[in-house]
Amino acid sequence: MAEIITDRKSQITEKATRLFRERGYAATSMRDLAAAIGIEAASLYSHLRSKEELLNRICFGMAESFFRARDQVQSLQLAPPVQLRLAIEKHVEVITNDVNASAVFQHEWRYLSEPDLSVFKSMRGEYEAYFMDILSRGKAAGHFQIENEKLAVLSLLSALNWLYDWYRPEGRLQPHEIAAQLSEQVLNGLIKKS
Amino acid sequence: MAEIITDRKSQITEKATRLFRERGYAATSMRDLAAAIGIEAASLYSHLRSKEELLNRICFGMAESFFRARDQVQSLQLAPPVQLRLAIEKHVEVITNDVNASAVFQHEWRYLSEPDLSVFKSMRGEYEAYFMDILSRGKAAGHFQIENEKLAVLSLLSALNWLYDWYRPEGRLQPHEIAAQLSEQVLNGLIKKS
DNA sequence: ATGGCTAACTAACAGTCGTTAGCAAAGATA
DNA sequence: TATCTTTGCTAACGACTGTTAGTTAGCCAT
Repeated sequence: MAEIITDRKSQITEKATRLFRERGYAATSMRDLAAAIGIEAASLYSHLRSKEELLNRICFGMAESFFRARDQVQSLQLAPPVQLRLAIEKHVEVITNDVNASAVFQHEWRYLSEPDLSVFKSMRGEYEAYFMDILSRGKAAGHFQIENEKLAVLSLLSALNWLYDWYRPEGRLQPHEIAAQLSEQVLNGLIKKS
Repeated sequence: MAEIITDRKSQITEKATRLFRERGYAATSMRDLAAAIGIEAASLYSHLRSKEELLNRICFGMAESFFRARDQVQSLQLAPPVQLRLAIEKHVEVITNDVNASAVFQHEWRYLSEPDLSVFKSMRGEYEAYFMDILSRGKAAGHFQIENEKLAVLSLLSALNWLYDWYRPEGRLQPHEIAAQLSEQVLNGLIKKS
């Protein structure tokens, strides 16, 4: 089993992602991280400026992935129901593509400090607005029944975002199939029509 | 505005709940907590045995609330669709009743140490099984269309569990109304029928 | 061979962590 | 009045925190 050796910086980021996910950012020490790699804590600083730089890279890296997914979806000019299906599919793809980074993205962003924290929050808001826009246009066009759109968007995204905790790449279900069931559930609900 | 003075132990637990929610368990020090109350860190130990005891009380307190809600629902012997509506309503009620404790319950339980950690996880599994049972019976009776029940349960619960982050007691929507919209969304989906 | 770059090391800094020991004041009980 | 309990205090323990300084060994281009 040949180990794939990439550069140290990538190796550090990957191990940090795993540890931040497993123990949380605040509870992971630089010495923990160094030990997981097999070097001394001080040696990490040949490759990075601070612990927070790692968190930064992970959180904003995921944010960019989500934005890339959004841009792909928006470039296609689809009707709201089918656009929502695609948006869900792409969102699920991003999460399942790196479950550790997704977990850190979801839970540890609050340990960012200003000004990054504010930047992160506003990117998050922008991404929610993208889903909100799909729902609003769908409602206006008579496709969707939604009372409170904010509530709908946030519960919809939450129904997708736990996936990092459950998905296993070696598991039976492929991201595409997961996305299909979740879309079906979100769009048509649990109740069977007659 | 008269302050309601309860015993110190309750006051400490409440402040700890707020701080653990805002900063995370690992990033909240006993000195932070003591300062928020207006005493010295060492003085806390006249009222509790350890920091983890606080986390314990918060997490298992919430777990008991969820179980009480479940027991109320299960005592009523309802058909799956209406039982699910009630289960959602009660679940939302528990969350909105203490959003800080709910946040801690969702995010900080992993800092429990054994054997409590295992106990907590199994209680969580039991609660998921309660929802799973409703979906399974509903599917078997022909009320629900569900492909993968585990997927359905976890996304359903996730669609409810973010509420602690959004709900404001002083806000416009009452827990009951929130539960109603979420139930509608879960059961009938976003797509408008004909 | 020589100089410079890279990535590692050891040692240490100044601060924080949860927690304990020992003590003091106040209020309740006898 | 005397004693016990409660609840706070100061001081301190040993361990751990992120990070820096200074150094060294190996590699590459000259």
